[in-house]
Amino acid sequence: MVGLRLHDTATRSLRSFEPLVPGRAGIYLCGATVQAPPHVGHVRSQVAFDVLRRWLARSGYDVTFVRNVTDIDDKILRRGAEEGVPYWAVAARNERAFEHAYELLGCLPPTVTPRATGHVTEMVELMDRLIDRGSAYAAGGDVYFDVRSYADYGALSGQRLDDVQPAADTDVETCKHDPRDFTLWKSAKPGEPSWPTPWGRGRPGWHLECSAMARTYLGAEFDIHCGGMDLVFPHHENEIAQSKAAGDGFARYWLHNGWVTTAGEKMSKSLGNSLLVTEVVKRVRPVELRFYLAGAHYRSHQEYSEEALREAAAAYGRLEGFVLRASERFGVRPGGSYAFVDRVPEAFAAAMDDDLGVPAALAVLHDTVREGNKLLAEGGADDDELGNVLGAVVAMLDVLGLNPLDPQWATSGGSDDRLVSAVDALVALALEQRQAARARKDWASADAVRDRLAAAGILVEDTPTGARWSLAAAGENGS
RNA sequence: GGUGGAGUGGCCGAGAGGCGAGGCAACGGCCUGCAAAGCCGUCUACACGGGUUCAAAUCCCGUCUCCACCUCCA
Repeated sequence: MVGLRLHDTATRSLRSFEPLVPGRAGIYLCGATVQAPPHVGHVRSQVAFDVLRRWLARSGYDVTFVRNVTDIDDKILRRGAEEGVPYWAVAARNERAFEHAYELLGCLPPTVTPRATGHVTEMVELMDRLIDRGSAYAAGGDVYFDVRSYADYGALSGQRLDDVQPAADTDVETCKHDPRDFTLWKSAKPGEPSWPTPWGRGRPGWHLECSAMARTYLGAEFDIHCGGMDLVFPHHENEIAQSKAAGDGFARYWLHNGWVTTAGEKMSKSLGNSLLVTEVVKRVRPVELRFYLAGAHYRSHQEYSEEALREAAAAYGRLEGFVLRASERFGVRPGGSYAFVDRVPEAFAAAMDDDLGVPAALAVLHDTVREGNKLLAEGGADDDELGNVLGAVVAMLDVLGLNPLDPQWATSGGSDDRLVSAVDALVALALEQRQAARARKDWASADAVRDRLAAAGILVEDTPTGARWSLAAAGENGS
């Protein structure tokens, strides 16, 4: 067994995952800067690394998963000022929107969700250490990181310091020793929130919070740091500089997901709201959006379109259909408990171990489903055999966070045990009438029953073991 | 200017020197009273031009196109 290999941005190569502490994995995922509600691109990152987390857990690791919230930055302050509300009201509102989107898409809750403003003490400590070591300096109430003091600056992103363009509009009044030095701490401006420090009142710069929070919850050195590709430079580069210059080992593996593009361009926060998660899930079910996002390899760019989304929904329907039909054979309902042997096939594991090769893993999943569908079509299929196939399919879907039997998805359909049994009894009545009509070859009456049920949003399908019903997909019946 | 990435069949989307990924759509067949679902089959693609090789989507050289990032205030 080769074990998990991950593409490490720092070395641009696949590396075997060897945890700092055997059997445990510490992950820091850059969460949102809560300036606005989340769009599809924001949640891709979360879904991708939720799959990483689930795969590590499935592989036997005890995972500590830290996802931060950066709840103060210039945009948040500006937005608060524009709206005439405190910045924290803007941050809290958007944080809730992000949380809601993550939950909607079935991302497991993090072990902890630290906020930047709650970790000023840790940031001050970090700056203290950096100043002691000569890697940072206070000037004019700001605190800056001296990029020249850290020899490996630029290693993550492959930049050579001499090639880095200083900001074209670097403030002429800046107190930076070098225009490429970055700001750890900003001096207080009138009307802005501030915290006391040995260098005067102020507020955090962008990068400092992640270094401080990662250390607080995962230690000076930890396993995996992940986030979007656009964070490689400067955000993660600066985090490394801060933490390593302060003497911390910091992250051992760096994982970055590709972005979602629309019309070939990165989905940005300034686009219209049709791509907000809350809007997209009106067009497809949340689980279908998750399938779409999780389906591409996490490092690839993904070109978003409504057509691609609908295709993903159709593909998921195929997988889901098998799981539902097969589990009915065992009397298992979505959200209910089940006891299939849930082991993933070796080919699936091999694909996932190869830098989370979800596309190859999905091919295995589809092949297994085809096998299962054949068993179902035979009608009298051996239950053990079907149970094994179903168990494998459910296990694979579970790794991807897409198990239709998971209460996560069952409840999002609005199903309720008592309601389901009541409808089931009513539909059974209608189906008996239909069956009677079919028996006397009264096709008009039989079809009328099916049509009326369809009008009510209930789809009837005949199978080798009798008719079954299911709710039509949202939108299919104007429901 | 620097750094990184991408261009694959009608569409999405893997792969990375030979053994046709997978899905969606379409078409044909099987099944069905008719459907639906499912199963079987068909559709053989890798931006362009050279080169290396018995063999190139994959390696090399060149070209084109596109994207991302290059320091708070964006």
